[in-house]
Formats: sequence, C-alpha cells, structure tokens
Amino acid sequence: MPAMSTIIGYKLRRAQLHVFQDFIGTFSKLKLRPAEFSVLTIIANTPGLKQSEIAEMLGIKRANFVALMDGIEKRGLAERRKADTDRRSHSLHLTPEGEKFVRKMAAVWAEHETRLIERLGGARERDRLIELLDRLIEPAGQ
Amino acid sequence: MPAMSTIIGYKLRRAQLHVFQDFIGTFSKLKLRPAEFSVLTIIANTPGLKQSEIAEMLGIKRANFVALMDGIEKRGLAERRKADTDRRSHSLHLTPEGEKFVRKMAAVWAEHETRLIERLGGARERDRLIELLDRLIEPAGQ
DNA sequence: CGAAAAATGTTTTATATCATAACATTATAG
DNA sequence: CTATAATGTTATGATATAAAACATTTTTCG
Repeated sequence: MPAMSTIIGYKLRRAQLHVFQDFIGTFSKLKLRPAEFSVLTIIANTPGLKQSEIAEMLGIKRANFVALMDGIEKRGLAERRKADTDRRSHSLHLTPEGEKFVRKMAAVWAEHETRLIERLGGARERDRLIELLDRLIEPAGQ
Repeated sequence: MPAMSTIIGYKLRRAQLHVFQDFIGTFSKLKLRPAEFSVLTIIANTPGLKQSEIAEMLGIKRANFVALMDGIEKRGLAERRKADTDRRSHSLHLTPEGEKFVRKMAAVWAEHETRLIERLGGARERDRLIELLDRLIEPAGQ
C-alpha cells in the first residue's frame, strides 16, 4: 500500500482542514465562519444576484442556504430584496453596515492570506498552487 | 474584495470536495469511505499500532474512532488485539480477509489516483502539489 | 508500597454540515 | 388557461466532529 503522505486526496484534506483552522482562528474576532465569509464576498463583488445563484456558485444546497442567509440578515450585514422582474426570487445586497463590515473583513482576510503565502514560499508558489487545484476541479474553474 | 477564485482556502476546499467525490464514486463498489480507507492503509503499512496512535495520525478523536473501527471489525477486515504489555490498549491488525481486501483496495485506489494525476498533468505536477500542500500543513508533515 | 495522576478505550451527548423530500408562491410553456 | 418549472422555505434524516464523563489499567512519586 502507498504511504498516506503520498495520497493526493488525503494531503488535500489535511491541508484544507489546517487552512480552515487558521481561518476560523483569525476570524473569531469577527465571529465569522468560512461560509458566511464567502457569501458576503460574493454579494460585495456582485450585488443583486439571486439567492439560488449564489448558493449554486458556492456548492451549497438552496435549502441549506436559507438559515445561512437568515443569520447574515439578522446581523444586519445584508438583505433580501424582492425582485420585481421575478417576485419568487430574492436578490441579495449589502446593507451600509455590511459595507463597513466587509472592509474590516478584507483586512482580516489579508492577514490570514499573507500568512499562508509566507508558508508557501511566496506569491509565485501561491499562483502555482491555485493553478494545480484548478486542474483538479476542472472543467468548471470558477 | 478579492475574487473567490483567488482565495487559497476556498480553492482548497472545492478541490478537496471534488477529489473526495471522485474517491467515493470510485470506491462505491467496495463500499468504502475515505476514513475507512485511511485506517486500513495505516494498519496494512504498520500493523500493531495502538488505536489511539492511528486515530491521532489521522486527526480523528479517539472517541469517534471507536465506531469507525467497530465497522471495520464487523466486516472482518481488521481486529483489535489486547496488548499484553499494556492491557488498556488495543493493537490493530488486518485479518487474512483484510489482507485480500487491501489488495483489491490498492488496485481501485490506483485507478482513482491515476485519474487525478492525469488531470494535474503528470507525476511531476502531483509531486509539486504534494510539496505545496505540505508547506501549508507544516511543520508536522506526516 | 500505596495513593494520586495519567493514559486508553468507550459511551453519551451536543453541534455543525449536508442531502432529500415536500410545500406555497410565482413564472413559463404549450 | 392549464400543466410544468423555478424559487424560497420548512422539516427531517444522515454524517462528521467535538466535548464530557466513566471504567480499566498503567505510571508517577511521596
């Protein structure tokens, strides 16, 4: 049998758990979990998307997205707006408070990401890692 | 805000989920989950280790390891033996049937891993990926 | 030696994550 | 206009993970 240390899936899982632990620790001051971070990031970058669209982008079942978005909305960071073109759907937008929060979030994220890049040995290695991971995800590299 | 596609932790998570989906699909014929695969691999490579030692290697809480090992033992693939040097602990060993199973497992795993290596672009890229992931896990690169 | 502390495996419990089914409302197709 | 599909939601079950408490056994050390 191959050694565990050479198995791609195993190494990926361990690295992902380790990085998420760093993330969770770094973001404990903002009480923000990775899923919430990713939702806020997408809303900040592309406001107005439908709930289902964001859920699908992130690989989250729309049923499970509801509670996630409830929490974000209850904290006053983002809001659902009824789209008048399609009154079934909710388009998602940051609140003014959410805009402020996202700026803080970006600073905390930079702290976290910089630490990871240092571990990797530089931005060049980061780019190489992203490229290799994209090849694994392929073909839908979003 | 940075695009999600450039965020290390996010890309890592997506790649890991994708690879695990491939793993689960490939191993459905053996009805084997990733955690069971890793336990059997370690027992095959280093028989006689204590339950706690294997659990810790894999980052599994020893409380959660119990049910995992129960399942493996009930399938007749491995067994707990009371160590006479320390009668608290159980040392883990494959059964003869487990030895046969592990050989089948290795063949199925090669099929899965080969597909991943092709996606990456070759063994060289695989090695590079493992190296980068190790840097993230650091310093305990097991 | 003998008592306190630690290690090992186990059970129980709580929490978080993820998938599935069913439903009401609204939009679209034919 | 009716049948079908899409959207958000609720409810439920399965799985993964973490923590606490316990019995048994070993180790520590006064």
